[in-house]
Amino acid sequence: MPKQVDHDQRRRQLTEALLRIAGTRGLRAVSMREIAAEAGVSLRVVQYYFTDKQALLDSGLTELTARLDRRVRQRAAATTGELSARSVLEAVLGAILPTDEQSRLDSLAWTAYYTAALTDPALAATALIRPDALEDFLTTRLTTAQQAGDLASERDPRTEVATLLALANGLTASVLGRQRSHEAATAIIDYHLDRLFEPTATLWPPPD
Amino acid sequence: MPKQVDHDQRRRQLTEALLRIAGTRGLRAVSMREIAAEAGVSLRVVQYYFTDKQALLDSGLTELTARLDRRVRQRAAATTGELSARSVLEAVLGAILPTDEQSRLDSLAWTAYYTAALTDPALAATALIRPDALEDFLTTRLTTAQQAGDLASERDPRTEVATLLALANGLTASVLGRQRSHEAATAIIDYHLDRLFEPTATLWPPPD
DNA sequence: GCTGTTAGGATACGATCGTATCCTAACAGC
DNA sequence: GCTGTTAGGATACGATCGTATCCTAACAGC
Repeated sequence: MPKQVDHDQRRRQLTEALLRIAGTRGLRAVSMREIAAEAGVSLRVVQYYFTDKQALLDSGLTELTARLDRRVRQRAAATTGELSARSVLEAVLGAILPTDEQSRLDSLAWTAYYTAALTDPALAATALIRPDALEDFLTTRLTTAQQAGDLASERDPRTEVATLLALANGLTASVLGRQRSHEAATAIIDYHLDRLFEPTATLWPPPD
Repeated sequence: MPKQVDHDQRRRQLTEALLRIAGTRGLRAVSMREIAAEAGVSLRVVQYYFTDKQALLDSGLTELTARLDRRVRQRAAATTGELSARSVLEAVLGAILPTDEQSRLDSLAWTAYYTAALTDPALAATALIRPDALEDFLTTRLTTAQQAGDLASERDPRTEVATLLALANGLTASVLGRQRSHEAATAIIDYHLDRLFEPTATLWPPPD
C-alpha cells in the first residue's frame, strides 16, 4: 500500500471547508471547486474523497448534527451537580442559541440545510428528522420536576418543552438575522423560565 | 402607442410564477427560464418586463411581504367587535402560521428568502428588516390589556410579544418541516395564551 | 397607407456547474 | 530493482445559467 493518507482526516478537512462556505456564503455558494479552494486542495482531491456532491452535502449535515449534539452535551456536563430541571433547560436552550462566532456559523449552515431540505427530497430524509430524543429527555426531566413540586401541577410538561424548543428556534432566526443580540434572546428565555418555575400561588390578588 | 399591454399585470403574472417555484422547489430552482415556463411565456418576455434577475427576486419579496400583511389584516378584520387583546394576538399569530396550502407555499417561499438573505447582501436589506411595527402594535395592545387588569401586573408586555412572535416563527418552521400539524402548533399557542391571560392569583396553594 | 414604436420570437455569448477521463509521481511488497 | 497500487495533477465533457443581440409582427398616429 503506497503513499499512506488518512482518508478520514481528508474527508473531515473537506467537510469543514464545506461548512465554512455554507456558514459564510450559504449553500448556494457551495460548489466542488469552491470547496477545493477553501480547503487548499485541487478539484481532483475533492472528487477523489467523495463520490459526488451529494455525498459531500450529506457529510456536512452529519457533521453539523454531531457538532450540535456535542455542544448540548458539553453544556449539560458543565452544570455538574446542578441537577435542577431549570439548569438542564438553560443548558440545552443555551446550546441551541448561537453565542460565539463558531456557533453562529454552524447555526447559519444548519438553517441553510433545513430550508433546503424543505424543497429538496435528497436532503429531507436526513435534515427533517423530528428531534424526538431531545424532546423526550426534557419532558421526562420536567415531569420529574413537577412531581417534586418545582412546577405547577396545571402545567403540561410536553407542551412546555415543545414551546421552549420552538421559542429557541424562533429566537435563533432573529439572532442570525441580527434583529436582536444573543444576550437579548437569552434574556427572553430566562424571562420565560422565570414564569414557568414561578410558585403556583402568588401572594397578592389581582388589582381590580 | 401600439399593442397595448398591461405591464403591471404582466409583472404580477411573472412574480406569481416565481413565488410558485420558490414555494414548491425552492429559490434554488428559480431561473429566468423556469419562470418563463411556469408563466407560460418565452424567456424574452421575462427579460422584457424585468431588467434583471435581481429585480425579479425583489419583486417576489415585495409581493410576499404584501401577502403576509394582507393576511394579518384580514384575520384582524374578521374579529370585528372582538377587541380583546387575546383575540388580536390569536388573529396575528394565526396569520403567521401556515394553515392552508397557499399560506404554506408563501411561508416556504418566505423562509427561503429569509435564509438566503442571511448570506446574500443583495437581499439582506429588504428581507431582514425588523418587524418593529407589528411588535409595537401588539405591545401597545397588551399594555392596554394590562392596565385593564386582563394581564398580570408582573408580566412585561414587550417581552411577552417578542416571545409570542418568536414562538410562532419557531412553530412555523416545524410545521413546514412536517414535524407537527398546524393544528398542533395552534394548540401550543393557545396553551401559551391560556397561561398568559390566567388570573394572577390561583386559588389553590402549591402541593408540597 | 405610411411610419415609428412596442411586444416578443430566435439565437448566441461567456461563465460556471458536476462529473469523467487520462496520466504520472510516489511508495509498499516482493 | 521491479511491479502494482494509490494519491492527485491536468484537462475536457455537456448542461445550465444570466444576459445580450438581432429581427419582425402588430398596431397607433398622422
